[in-house]
Amino acid sequence: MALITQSDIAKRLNVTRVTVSKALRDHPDISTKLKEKIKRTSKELGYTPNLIAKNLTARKTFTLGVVIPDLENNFFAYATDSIIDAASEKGYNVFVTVSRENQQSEILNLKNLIGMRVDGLLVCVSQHSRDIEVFNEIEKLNIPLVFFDRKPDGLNSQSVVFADNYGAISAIDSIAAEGYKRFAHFSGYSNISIGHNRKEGFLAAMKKNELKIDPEWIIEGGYEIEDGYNSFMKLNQKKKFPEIIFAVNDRVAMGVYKAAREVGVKIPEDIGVVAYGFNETAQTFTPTLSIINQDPRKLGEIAIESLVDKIEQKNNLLDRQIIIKEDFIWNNSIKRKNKLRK
Amino acid sequence: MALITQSDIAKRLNVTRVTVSKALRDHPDISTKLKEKIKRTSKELGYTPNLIAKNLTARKTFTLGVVIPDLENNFFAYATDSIIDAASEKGYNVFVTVSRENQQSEILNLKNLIGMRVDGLLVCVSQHSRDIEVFNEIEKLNIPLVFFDRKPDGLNSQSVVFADNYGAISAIDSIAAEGYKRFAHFSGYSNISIGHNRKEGFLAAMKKNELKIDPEWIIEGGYEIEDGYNSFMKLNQKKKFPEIIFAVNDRVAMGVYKAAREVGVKIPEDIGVVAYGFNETAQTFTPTLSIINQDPRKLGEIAIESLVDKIEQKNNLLDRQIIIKEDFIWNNSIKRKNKLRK
DNA sequence: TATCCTTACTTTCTCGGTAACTTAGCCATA
DNA sequence: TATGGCTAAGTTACCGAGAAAGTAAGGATA
Repeated sequence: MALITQSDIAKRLNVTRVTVSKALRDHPDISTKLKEKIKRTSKELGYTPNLIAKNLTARKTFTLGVVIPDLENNFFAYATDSIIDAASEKGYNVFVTVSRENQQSEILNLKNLIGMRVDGLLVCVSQHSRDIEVFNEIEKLNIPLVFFDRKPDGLNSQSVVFADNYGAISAIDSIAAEGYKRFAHFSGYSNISIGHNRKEGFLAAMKKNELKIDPEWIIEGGYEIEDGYNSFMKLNQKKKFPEIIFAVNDRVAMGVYKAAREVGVKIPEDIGVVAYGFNETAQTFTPTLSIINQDPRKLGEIAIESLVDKIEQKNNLLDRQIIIKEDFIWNNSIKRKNKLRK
Repeated sequence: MALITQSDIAKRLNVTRVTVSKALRDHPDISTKLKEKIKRTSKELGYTPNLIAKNLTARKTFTLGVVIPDLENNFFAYATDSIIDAASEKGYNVFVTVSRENQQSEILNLKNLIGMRVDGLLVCVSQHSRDIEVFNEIEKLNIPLVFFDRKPDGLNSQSVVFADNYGAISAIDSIAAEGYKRFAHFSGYSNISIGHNRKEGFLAAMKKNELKIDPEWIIEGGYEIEDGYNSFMKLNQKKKFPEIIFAVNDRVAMGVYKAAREVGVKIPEDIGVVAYGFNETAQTFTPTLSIINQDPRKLGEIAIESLVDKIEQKNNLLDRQIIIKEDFIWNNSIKRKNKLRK
């Protein structure tokens, strides 16, 4: 697998390699006649420029590194898709790596990407990442980095995240307006911004609506289907039962659906469910899941835009923290009380 | 963003660059004392080796290029995840590109990946790809290429696909054994191997079980949710109704579920559904979808193994066509008649 | 004591491209 | 006729690493 190089073409035509390079770049140094000849043979021989060598001198690879916690999570699959899309539109290739929600492999991926001299990094930290040492090092090396969706505490780096508290308020306002009062919250871990932001959002929204918060109904778990399942089973053993479960994401909601089906609790008749999620997935739930809408495609696009801006220094050196506002979408997992009155 | 190089370290310690290179590689030429000193300063300065430069001389990038039709498709998201995983286990990085089921962008991606001098290509051709010219060119350039899941007709390149006909037989054997006789088939397009293989499998399995095939019940559509939805609506307008719908994939099945719910047809009471799919997704259906199980993780792993074998010439130069057998998994979308008898 | 072998480095070459300087030949002008 | 400018090249250096070959000093061996 030895591909054709400029030297091969040069040898064939008895000119120097640099002449070939110039001809292919349409440099005025070379006569039109020779240019044509060189271009013709380069096509004949099937020459494809070695972008790696090109980038060696240019000190730019037009390559971005992305660290995703888990591609099996639909949300990240959609986000990754739009990241690749947006990047290629701006002329960048993307190395996708997966940390599998594991800090060790996250660090390994980052080192590797830096070794490949990516022009910038787009990172969604893993759930359990507490150590921010790597990111400090990366900052010291002056490598453009943007966090998306999640970011570690204690860092003011450039980031693109959702306005979780705003979304929680928007959702609970709407639901409370229909007369619901008793809310449970299945939360994630508090050390990741996503976990405590959503919890804070929930608490703030409850307070704003002057609703009582029952500590027994705030159950801290993880972000996976089984966490939702387990949390529901825990809730089901308590004496009091809420009207609405407010879940940290749609996978947890999926676990709630599963557990509820098993124990014969009906959604939305016996209990309502709302979660952070996005509509493509929400529509596949039966009944369709009410969500605080986080559009992964929008997230990916804005994240790439932010990163490329930083790389190309379009922003004024200040790390921008972009916050995307979320809307509440009322689907079929919560009964509309007002409807009945009509 | 100018990262530390070996020369920087060398200058600092008043030795030559090559001494640094050797020290970092633990070459016996260098004394233990100097090695330690070099390693210490290299850490202090935050040196990260430039893998691109390394690979320039080695003429090997330890990078693979992958072309995926659509990451928003769960199946491909899972497959991609396992591809990245398996590759990194073998020491390879992965460039993921998405063709969005579009041949033009597929070709663009391939050219770009070749430009980046990937050591090999893993390709799942887009649905409508008919032109195999690119792949002939790639073969001429001697770049290792493996097709996975789908492969274009008219090429005998190395590939890893599922044994669709075997899976169809296994499924229809089981279902027919319970007394079902009237099957419909919602098929994909016939020009892609996946489309006609599955149709052929269906027809062969029907024949084997001596079941009558009603041409009205074979509806050719696409591979998306709305295609399943439309096909069901078409079927619903016909006078006769089948007992089982055999769908080309789980997204089409999802469309069937949606349409059935809308018109009040109950699954599995009024109609049974079986589709090609994989269990993680099938379990999220209500009722859980009976599937001819295609494990995307297994596919990804085997595809990477096959590609790396080809790159490292472990196989004997012969293009191997690997076919993965599929099992039928009976979930809740088809009523078990025997169960009732018990 | 001449030769050989280690040890510990240094020099040079290569990969495939780009950029900045030459150079050779030709014509026009002062 | 010397000088200047233009065209169409060629030459050299550089990017950041690794590989191979070269070398100087010192000790062991014949």
